[in-house]
Amino acid sequence: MVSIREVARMAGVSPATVSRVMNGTAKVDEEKAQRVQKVIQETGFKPNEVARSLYKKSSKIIGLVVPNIENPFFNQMAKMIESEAYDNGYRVVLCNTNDNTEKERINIQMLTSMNADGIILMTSDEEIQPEIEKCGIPVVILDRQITHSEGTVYIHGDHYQGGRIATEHLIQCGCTNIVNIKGPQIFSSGRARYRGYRDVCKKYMIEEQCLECDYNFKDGLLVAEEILARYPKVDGIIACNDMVAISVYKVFSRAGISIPGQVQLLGFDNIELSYLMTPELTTIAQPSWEMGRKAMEMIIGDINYENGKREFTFPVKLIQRETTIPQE
Amino acid sequence: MVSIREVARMAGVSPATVSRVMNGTAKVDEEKAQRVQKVIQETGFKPNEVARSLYKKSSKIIGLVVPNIENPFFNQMAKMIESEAYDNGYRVVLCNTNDNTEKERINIQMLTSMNADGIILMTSDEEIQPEIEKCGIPVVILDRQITHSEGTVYIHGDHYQGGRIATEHLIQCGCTNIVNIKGPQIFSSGRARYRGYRDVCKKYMIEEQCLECDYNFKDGLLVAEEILARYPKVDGIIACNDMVAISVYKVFSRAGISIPGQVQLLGFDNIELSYLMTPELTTIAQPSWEMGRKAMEMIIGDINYENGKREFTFPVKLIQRETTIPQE
DNA sequence: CTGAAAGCGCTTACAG
DNA sequence: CTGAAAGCGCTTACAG
Repeated sequence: MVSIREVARMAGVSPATVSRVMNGTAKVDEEKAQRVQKVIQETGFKPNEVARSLYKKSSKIIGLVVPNIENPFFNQMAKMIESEAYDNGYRVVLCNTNDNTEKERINIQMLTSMNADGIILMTSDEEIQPEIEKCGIPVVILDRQITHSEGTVYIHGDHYQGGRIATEHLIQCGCTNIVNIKGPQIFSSGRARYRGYRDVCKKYMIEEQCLECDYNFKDGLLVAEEILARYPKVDGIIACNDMVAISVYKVFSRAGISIPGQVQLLGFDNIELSYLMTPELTTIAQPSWEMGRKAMEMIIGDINYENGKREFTFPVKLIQRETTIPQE
Repeated sequence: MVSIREVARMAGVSPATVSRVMNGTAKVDEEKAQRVQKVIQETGFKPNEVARSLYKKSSKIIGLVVPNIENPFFNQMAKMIESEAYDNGYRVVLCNTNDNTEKERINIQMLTSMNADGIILMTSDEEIQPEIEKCGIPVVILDRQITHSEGTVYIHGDHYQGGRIATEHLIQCGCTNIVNIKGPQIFSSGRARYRGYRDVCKKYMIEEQCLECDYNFKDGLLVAEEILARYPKVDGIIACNDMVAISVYKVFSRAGISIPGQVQLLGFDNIELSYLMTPELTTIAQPSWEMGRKAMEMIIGDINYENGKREFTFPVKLIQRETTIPQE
């Protein structure tokens, strides 16, 4: 790796001039500029970004922290964010926390100390606020809320409405024995959806029937077995996300219970798979593209625009497919 | 963000001493050390890693470049690698290239210029070798081979044997009209598996029947339709990976063709989903855990150990599940 | 237009 | 044991 000094020496100019040619930050004599360009070409010189960012305090890197890289919902989101970022001249580095709060902290620190220009955080740790404050770079909270969030930007789908819509839909499909597989109640998404379910139950004077489940296949399998054992009369299931819905489908069809014939089923997130499975899964979709876009906008734009608006709630919608059958 | 200078001032010592206390790089008077520790505590001082890495030329960061973050195989791999890295005191940042060779180049440059200690590369660009050479940090090629690879470490599953095993298995299941959905032939994985298929066809004097397909759901759907149209007599399908197998299953079951009743099917990679779908998918597994581990080992250990061995081929194995039925 | 100098925030020989 | 100094590779006021 040649340095700027080498290049300067070879071109017979000062390092400052090389810098100016590279960055176009000032007028440089045409002929000298040519010489510099030529040397850069020949040597394949690439400026050291570490040195550069030490001075500039910017790296054109956005950090994206996700709870679990094996959850397609986050990957979908990541893809959107990435594409937005690239279009704006930023790179994005992905950090997977595996729902480990310790790793989440470490990742935020790493991103901070590598001079990331911003962090988009899908957190697994509601109490992460102090860490965020400390890091001193723009942070956008995505999907899952944190406590003491005043002042931090929060972008999310309307999970509460999601919970309501899901429940109303199953009722409209004629289900009278609905089991709600709650997402982890340590996450705001899980809590809000549960509240939606609960409120609709109240409205129709239906008794609540809940279990809790992590957002992954494995736990979904376990919980599905439990439903079989505890709620033999179930005729409708709200899974906390599509992954869990897929697990439920598997366990139930193994048990000889037909979906949607005997039990109707829906999930959340509208991951690509929900459309690929057979039967196609009914689900509640979030506008992940718009959300990702908004997240980038807030990071790279002025975080204070829109009158300092800090919270952005995006509408969710029902994607009715084959695991539920509305009654006429 | 306080700097080391601040801390030094507050503790009444020099920056050098603070540095020594932080890093334990030299003996420091106990009492002074205490003072420094106290100030670090109080101020929450974290050293600027950019500055540190500018000097040390190491960042304790491993870059992991993946072709497509929506392919569970890569995520599985990433998870393994991450866990290995963490256990060894490294952080990993993930870069998604979306099979875009331009982005791949940019990501490698970014990783280089942020002083990553190594790159694990699952490439989409066979011609990336010059870029690798230029970057001057340890690079391990994973899963997909590049051209002019002498000297670079290459870790991969035995794709050729995978192709053979898959074909032999379908034959053993009684299939006489096997269609091979080749992976992209611009990737070594796709080519090697195809060669395996071809050689087994020759051995049994079977005529080749091939289509080519990208490693994703969407293209899988298209290719499946094409099989329906072009090969009505098909009774066995080798999908280029599990994602494509899932797509094939969907299209065929929509078309009223029973799997494995009328057509037997298998995929590659043994992603978690292959076990979750109904029926469970027969597939060829790679030991992704061991491969990820080896990749990390090569990056952080001496890349020249094991007598300078450069290529590591890992055995694959058939996971027979429900989409194929071996004959007695 | 252009170079010498100072500085980004750390670390580590070098003296003492 | 410890501080002043030099240096990591850039960038940008500052003078000219």
